[in-house]
Amino acid sequence: MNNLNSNFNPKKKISLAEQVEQKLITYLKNNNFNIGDQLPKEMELATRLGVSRNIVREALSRLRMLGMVESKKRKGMIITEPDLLSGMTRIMDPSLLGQENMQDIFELRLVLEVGMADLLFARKKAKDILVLKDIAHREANDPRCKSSQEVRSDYEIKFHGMLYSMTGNSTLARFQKLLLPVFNYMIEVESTLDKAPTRGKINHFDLIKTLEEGTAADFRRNMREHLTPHYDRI
Amino acid sequence: MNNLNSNFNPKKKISLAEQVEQKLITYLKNNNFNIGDQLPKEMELATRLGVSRNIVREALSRLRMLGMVESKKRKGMIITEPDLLSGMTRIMDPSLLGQENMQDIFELRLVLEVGMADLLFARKKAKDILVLKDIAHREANDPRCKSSQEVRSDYEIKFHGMLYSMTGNSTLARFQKLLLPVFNYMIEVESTLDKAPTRGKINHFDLIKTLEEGTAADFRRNMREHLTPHYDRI
DNA sequence: CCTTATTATATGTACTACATAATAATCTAC
DNA sequence: GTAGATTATTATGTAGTACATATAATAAGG
Repeated sequence: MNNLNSNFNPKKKISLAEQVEQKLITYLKNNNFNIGDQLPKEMELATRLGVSRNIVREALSRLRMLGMVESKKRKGMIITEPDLLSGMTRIMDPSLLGQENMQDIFELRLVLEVGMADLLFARKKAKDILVLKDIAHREANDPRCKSSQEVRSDYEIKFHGMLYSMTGNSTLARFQKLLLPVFNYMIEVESTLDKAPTRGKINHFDLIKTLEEGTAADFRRNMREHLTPHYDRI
Repeated sequence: MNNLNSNFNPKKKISLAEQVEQKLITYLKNNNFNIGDQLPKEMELATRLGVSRNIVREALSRLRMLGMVESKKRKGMIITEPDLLSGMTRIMDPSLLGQENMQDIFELRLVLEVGMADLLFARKKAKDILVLKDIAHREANDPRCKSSQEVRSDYEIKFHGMLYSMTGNSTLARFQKLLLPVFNYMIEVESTLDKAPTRGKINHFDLIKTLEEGTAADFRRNMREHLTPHYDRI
């Protein structure tokens, strides 16, 4: 025959469970269901797809992990809104990721903090700024900051985490919580190499002042300056 | 007794498969393995965890989906580096996500594009800029841009996608590819509401010029200006 | 009519059996 | 004795059955 129908067939020997997973997702995408809609029973899916219930359950287990479906005994399964970060939540750990991914994450955090200025200015509240001030003051008066990198990191997390939650974008805020462990891990590795703590010219008080009196563009510039020690790593 | 040991026990009735999944992930995290290390056989895991092989396989199926393990017949399973975006890849679709998540994604894209200036300037190559110019010129000379929102979107995707890949951050580039369908969906919905295409004052040629002759700070400002029509939506 | 058993149903878990692929061991041919 | 073919072994992949468990629906009882 010599017909080339199998044009470089990559044929990753995709497992049945994975095929069924894809089919189910496609099924959900193409029939634009609503949240709460009922899904067919496991056995019905199995027979309709021509596979065993085991396979269907493996696929459904994946969908459950992504938050796409929920299942209750006797009631069956319903469609739910997937969780954007459910996958990342599980794997975001320095001991699981390689150097390249960690570097990407490191950079991603820098990108986010500089880029989120407009969200911040659109949604900042007076009481949020009070919280920021409280954090910055406690940091400034905490003598342990002189000696402990960990204490410094802790305030850093609190301060920047507050900024994220001030954006009003809950995905962004959760995202940051995920990125931080990796980010801090890299900072620690870094701090064991060169001993210089290398603070930027702009500190937390300057950032707060910019939030109060400046513009989004000012904030971007100052945040960029604040992060300069980290930017040296890219 | 009245002991409060069950302090608000949320007891989400977590399934065995999910428990095993968590145990396996913890196992992987705490024993800092290397990529390629062998994992115990399914049956061994099953007996050691006191569950059936089915359950172990459900959990492993999840790990496979996250890219944490790979399995080959007869050889068993090895540890692999997880894919940061494997979860998102499956669910990033307007028909699966709710309004709030979509808005978060919409904003996230704006944050990224404004924030990535420094990466761009650190890694831009002359030939990349040529590609950008080519895209911009083709866009400018394409008469279909006058009439079709889809054609305009297409050039927009090409141009901005090129920017992402110029950052040298492959996670960021992949991320953008995921965000775009949702982003464009929201643009389309928007364009059916108010007919004004509302172009920003800064166009693609301006951005290219900034890349060539300006600074990262200039680029941030101009990109922000370029995206102004979208920023009105936040 | 309301409350309480009973029953039916769909998911959750366990177990067995066999298919499949890939390695290891064995055997045959020269 | 070694190359190459054949067979055995092993761990994952798939199928199927059985039963446990929770819960919605129904029936029984007052």
